[in-house]
Amino acid sequence: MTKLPTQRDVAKLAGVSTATVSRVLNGRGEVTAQVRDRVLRAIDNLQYVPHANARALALQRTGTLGAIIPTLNNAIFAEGINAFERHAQQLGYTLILSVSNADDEWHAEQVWRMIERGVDGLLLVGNEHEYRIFERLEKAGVRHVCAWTFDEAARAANIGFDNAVAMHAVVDHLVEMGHTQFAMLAGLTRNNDRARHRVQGVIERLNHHGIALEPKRILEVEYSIALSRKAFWEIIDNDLTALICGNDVIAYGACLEARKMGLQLPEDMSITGFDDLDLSAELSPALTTVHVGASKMGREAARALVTAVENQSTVDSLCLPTQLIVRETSGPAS
Amino acid sequence: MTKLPTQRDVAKLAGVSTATVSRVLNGRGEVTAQVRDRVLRAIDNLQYVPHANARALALQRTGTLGAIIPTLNNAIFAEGINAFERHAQQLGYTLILSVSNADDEWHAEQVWRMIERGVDGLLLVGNEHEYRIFERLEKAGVRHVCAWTFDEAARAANIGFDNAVAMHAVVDHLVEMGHTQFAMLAGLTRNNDRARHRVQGVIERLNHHGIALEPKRILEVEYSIALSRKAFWEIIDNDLTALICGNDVIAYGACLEARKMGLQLPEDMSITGFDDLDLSAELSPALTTVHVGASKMGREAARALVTAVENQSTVDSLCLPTQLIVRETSGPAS
DNA sequence: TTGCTGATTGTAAGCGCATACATTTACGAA
DNA sequence: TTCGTAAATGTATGCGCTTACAATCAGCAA
Repeated sequence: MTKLPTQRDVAKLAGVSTATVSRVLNGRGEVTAQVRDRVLRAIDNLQYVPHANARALALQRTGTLGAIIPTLNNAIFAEGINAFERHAQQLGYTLILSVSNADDEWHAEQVWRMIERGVDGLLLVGNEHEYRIFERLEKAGVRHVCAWTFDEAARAANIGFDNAVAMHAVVDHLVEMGHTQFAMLAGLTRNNDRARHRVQGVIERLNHHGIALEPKRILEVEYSIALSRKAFWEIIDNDLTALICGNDVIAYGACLEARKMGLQLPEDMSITGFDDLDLSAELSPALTTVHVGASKMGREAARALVTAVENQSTVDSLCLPTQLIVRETSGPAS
Repeated sequence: MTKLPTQRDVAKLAGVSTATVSRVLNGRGEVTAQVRDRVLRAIDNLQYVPHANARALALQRTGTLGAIIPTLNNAIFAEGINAFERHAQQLGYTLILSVSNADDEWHAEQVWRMIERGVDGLLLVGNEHEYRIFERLEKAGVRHVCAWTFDEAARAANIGFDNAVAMHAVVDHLVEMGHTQFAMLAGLTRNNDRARHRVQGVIERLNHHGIALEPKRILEVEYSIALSRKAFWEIIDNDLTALICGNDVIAYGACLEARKMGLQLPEDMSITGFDDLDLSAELSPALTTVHVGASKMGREAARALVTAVENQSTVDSLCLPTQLIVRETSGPAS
């Protein structure tokens, strides 16, 4: 491991000053074609690679975007981050990624680390973050956006969708199909406004239709097929005709157990999911669910952050539409 | 956005020099308890956060690890990266992530960017990378490891598993079950040694058992259930009793079509996957597949890179075992 | 008291880059 | 030829941090 060449080495080899090398590199200021050539040749010869950290120090901008998500082991986050990264990269920004595992303490620690790294923008998931997190981000001048959710009243900019409204469409669909006996297998709502909004959306819309959803008809489940299968037996009862699930994975578990129990879907029971994972369209019966454009969301988040950084402006919120996808697990009430 | 406090501000407030602040921060050198207290109080007062880029410049180490993967929209990569990040973070390192989308040109570009960023270590997927990539990494002194694969003869350190050997177990299992008519739905092998080794593993092991796998019995498919469903009809013929798939997703497609066609699994046909995604155990019939410890691999890769960086040593290769998981989609030949 | 020693703290240089400002150059007008 | 001007290039500083080295200080033996 020999010492890497620096701008200075390039300058010496090309017979110019470091300022000129910098100008060639950044395309700022005038440089003769001849000199530019000499510099480029020197760069090529030395296989010179600029030093991003030094650059960041001088520029007071790092050209990085951070993202902190609960986990990558959930396809909907993986998809969003995948798009976020690709778009950021296209705009010339590098992604610094952190997985919080939904641990509050660690999540805060990761935010501090992002600030240390000097990220120009930061993507967070959901609106539920400690006050001090927003305070510090604001103080440090780090633009940030909370994604996968949308709330007019949120402290930070939101780029995502309204989880409650999305559930309204599900409820409307099932009510229209004549269902009156509902239950819900929700995702864990602790520190999770998305999951909670979905529950609220279901309750308020059922109310709107004159149907009450008793608390005991709502059960929270971890994001896991195995656990969802178990939960299915706790929530199921004879009257039930419609089971609304907080996400597709929970719905998979429910469908599997329902069929194992001998129920025909959707004749004997309607089950709905949320997220529209790739698999949902392929299963048989195919899952009725809510499509959320996670890729689009990731892309828009990257765009919004970069725009705010480069225009020295605030981040614009954006509410993306969701779409009810009616497939084969929902139908008329028996 | 006011100017952030620097070490200097802390020093002034605490009435010491910046060197002392640095010493307190890094725990290097002796500092009186009293002085340390004053400094810590000042840090707290100012909500001072050290500047990682400046630190990196002075230290010649960034405390970052890079990873370039083809996509996050493949659970096996998402799982590996998730573990890689978590372990790196625990060791005090930050993850810089890049998604190449299996585009060669872009992949190289991303490696340059990683070098620019000064990552201390870099995780790549597979061994198939242009010569110049390894050259530059070596020249820049960036420790690196190629994961998800294992090859004694590889240029760089490998942390992963032997894809060919893993397939041997699959073939042995099926042969033992009496199968003689095989076909394979492989993943795309272009620039993908993992997929190619799986194919080779199948061919060589079948040969070992005196069975020839004709080229027309091997079809390459993209990583997609929908495309795999189509491919199923191209590969299927009357004799076929065992279909080996290059990964679980391809196997899902094959299973779905096989059942749609009216075949009973495993009575009429055996189908196997590779990866052992969470879902594979839950489906019915549950998928026979190969378990690869992606999380463990990610963790080991992080550990190996950090160890090499901190000991100024080379990265150690590691071959992790894979495990054949026999479930319900494989059985005796009809 | 003086001088010595080791512990503690300060001083200043340098990491690689961008850029304000100073300097040089080229070229045409007078 | 001489100047003036604008374009091209160089000089030198500072971004925030670590650290080698210098300086100071406390404690104690002589």
